[in-house]
Amino acid sequence: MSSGPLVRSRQAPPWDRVPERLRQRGLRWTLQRATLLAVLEATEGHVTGSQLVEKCREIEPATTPSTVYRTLDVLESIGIISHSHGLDGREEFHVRPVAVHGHLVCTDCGSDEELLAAEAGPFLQALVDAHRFEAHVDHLTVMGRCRDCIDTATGTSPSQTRAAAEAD
Amino acid sequence: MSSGPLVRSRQAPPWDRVPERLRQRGLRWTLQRATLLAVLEATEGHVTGSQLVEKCREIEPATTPSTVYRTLDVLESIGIISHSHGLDGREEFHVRPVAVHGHLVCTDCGSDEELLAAEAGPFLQALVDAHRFEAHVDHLTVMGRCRDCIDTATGTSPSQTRAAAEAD
DNA sequence: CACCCTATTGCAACGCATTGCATCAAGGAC
DNA sequence: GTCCTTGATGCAATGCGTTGCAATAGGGTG
Repeated sequence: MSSGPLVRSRQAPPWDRVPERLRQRGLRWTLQRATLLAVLEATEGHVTGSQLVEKCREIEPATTPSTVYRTLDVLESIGIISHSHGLDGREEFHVRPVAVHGHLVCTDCGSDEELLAAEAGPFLQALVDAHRFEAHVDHLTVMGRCRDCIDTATGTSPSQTRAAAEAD
Repeated sequence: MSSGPLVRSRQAPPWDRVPERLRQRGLRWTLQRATLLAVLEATEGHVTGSQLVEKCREIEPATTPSTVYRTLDVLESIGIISHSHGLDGREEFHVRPVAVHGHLVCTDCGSDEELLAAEAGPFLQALVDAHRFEAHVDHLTVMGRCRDCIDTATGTSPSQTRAAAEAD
């Protein structure tokens, strides 16, 4: 689809050197972390914490939720993964972020479209100018209504046209 | 503070006619709802569900969490309140939305600055153009780092410069 | 190779929010 | 005022995620 020189310049976080990267920071490489990393490597796109716990349990039944959640935090802190929040506010982890991106989540159908950092560029710059606020693009989730639901809603159900209620 | 002809044109949701507005839709006016509404009327800014439950209990100890959460959904559906998600993804309810706004939440200190709809206008229009995605501004939360934390971090602690990790 | 420091784990308890279900009551009809 | 329909409530159970704490083990050091 897109063809511009986008943000994907620096690619490939070294998935294979994770143990070293952890040790470099005084952190440790354990069986539980290897398990989670194996699961992550086999994962595409977005996953919730509980989904990861479940997947880990498939290959290592002794997996404990707290360990998984804590390890996710660690992996995020060293840049292996990132997360944003889904429709219900629950954390969704992004694996293999090919390009830094945000999300367009539809409040009607729950669909999730990616928003490339470049598209948000001017807006983010405006935030810096007006508020001196540096946004984390990969944590950006915009709620709204996707094209399909717009089309469907046209002439069908009024659906939730949030906050547009006055009519009295 | 601000002085432009912003979005505040249509103000004042009829707080006093809530019972009627509910009945108009076949919904009911109950003691519990009156309690919650009283709490909301005394509330400024943002609150979480649990905070509201607690406040309700202060004036009506018999208050049940499930009732409060369900009532919040109802009030949101008729446009009395709206919600977005805080730093931890938890719902935060907005009372008396003077102007439609989003949020700039600092991942370092948790501060929450308001983002006026007008500021996001061009960006939201771009989303419509490029994705045909209609965003709900009042549900928009941008995570990032606020001015204070930027200043503090300069020369202090590296803090979490998310995703900027490469260095090897 | 033994030792030590401390990061990590597992468990249990907790907090917030949601949901199913039987019961209750708002409020319109007569 | 009484009856009836159906929305609302309360309770108990469930799910996700977090946290405190004691025990374990990674892995660098001598």
